[in-house]
Amino acid sequence: MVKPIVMRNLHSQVIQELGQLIVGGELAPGEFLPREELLAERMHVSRTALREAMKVLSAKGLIESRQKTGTRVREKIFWNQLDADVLAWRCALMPTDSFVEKLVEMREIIEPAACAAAARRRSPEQLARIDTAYQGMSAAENLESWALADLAFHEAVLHATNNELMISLFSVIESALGTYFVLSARTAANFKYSLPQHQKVLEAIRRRQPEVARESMRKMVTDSRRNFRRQGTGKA
Amino acid sequence: MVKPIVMRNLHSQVIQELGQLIVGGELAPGEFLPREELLAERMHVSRTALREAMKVLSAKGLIESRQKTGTRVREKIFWNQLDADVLAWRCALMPTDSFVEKLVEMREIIEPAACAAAARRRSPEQLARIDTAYQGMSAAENLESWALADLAFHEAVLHATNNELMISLFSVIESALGTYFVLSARTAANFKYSLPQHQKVLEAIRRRQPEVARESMRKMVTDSRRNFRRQGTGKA
DNA sequence: TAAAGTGATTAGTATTACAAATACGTGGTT
DNA sequence: AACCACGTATTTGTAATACTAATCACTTTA
Repeated sequence: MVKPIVMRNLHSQVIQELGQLIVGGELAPGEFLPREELLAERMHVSRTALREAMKVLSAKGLIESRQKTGTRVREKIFWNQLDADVLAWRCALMPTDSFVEKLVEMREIIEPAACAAAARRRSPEQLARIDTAYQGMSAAENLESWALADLAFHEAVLHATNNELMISLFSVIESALGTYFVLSARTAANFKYSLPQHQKVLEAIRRRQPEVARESMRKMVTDSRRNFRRQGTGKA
Repeated sequence: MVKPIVMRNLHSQVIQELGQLIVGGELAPGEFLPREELLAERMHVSRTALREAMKVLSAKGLIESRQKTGTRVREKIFWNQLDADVLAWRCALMPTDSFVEKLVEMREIIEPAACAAAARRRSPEQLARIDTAYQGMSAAENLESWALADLAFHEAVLHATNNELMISLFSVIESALGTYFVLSARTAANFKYSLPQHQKVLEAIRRRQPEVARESMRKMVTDSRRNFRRQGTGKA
């Protein structure tokens, strides 16, 4: 979906490859990777490039290396689940119903609260940015441009909270919306379905009405939950 | 405070050093780092080790490298604010009032919601783990052991949500509680002040009463907000 | 004036060699 | 036979070096 990730250099390719193998489950937790020299050869990169990639995966909590023992995949508990890459890999490789459910639950918690905070503290510029995004949604003539404007809207709301911790949670919202665009039943036909709901949110933030903003956003997310195709992937 | 971070290897030391310099503000956003060869020499490590560290910092969104141009510190907007290291560095180096405020705001959003979810879905084992932590708090005879049990309690609650995204937010809670133990007015004298509040939360989760659990936790966090020493650091 | 080329600088990649940690087996001791 | 000490092999950690690729800034040229 939204994947403008450019492969600038070699080790980021290696990061992607190994990361997807792990998050996708082909390399299960507890399992050992081949030793660096061998793995490097198999992936047609130098040990240097491979190691730079492994350090990053290690920082994401996916793997753990020790001398003599080797490198093994860590238990899921230790994974940096909020990391943008990890989220993207999970959504791309295993958008199971239960995971989608968890993403929606996060939205239901974060977004209404963020909305209320935005209604209290937004600056005129931040409001303008939300408004611009809304205009973009209103003017959208296809799913592609709608999706972009929709993401921009929710990101702008988070920014209006003036809390950078909140803003960093956008990766979660992004993943949730991304899978929604893929799995939702409404996408094809009337993708502008939720425009009025967004307007209510915008107006509440404009008028500085925290509780109205919270409730509007709550309804929107709850509503979107219902619109997931029930067939899903069939997987648990 | 809670910093059992072992310096196993060289590049993790380099990560710490550079990370602290950046998050602490000594290396401002936009500023360039010395070129790799030079920086490596200054830090008394090989370029190899330095680069492995830089890739990790790059993954945390702190820096950005480009050929010919060099490596520069990125704007704070791009920082991975939810990363455990970044949070730890911020708390240790710049626990300004405004940042503490943001941490508390996150707690107020996350923890009551997590509590409600835990009350709905906790397994007997998960409940037992919360109970154990509570017993630890009850039995604590000094601030040190209290702090440990307190952290365990809140972590156990997050685990009981059965939502790994929620669990990953523990790094935020941990940072908030950590700075609380340092800055709170109550720490020295009666550090067990909040024990009854924790009991209410525990009982609500035991009895599977989501709304009671949510409200109890909400009160607890709101209450803790009041107990921060008002002098703080004086900084904005 | 603008376009094309050229050189210098810096990160990216590869290769090699060695250091350090440690699991495992070996051999000796009780 | 059980156990302890010790050496060795294996794997990651670190260093040094050489070269590649991108790109900025300057110069030359149309």
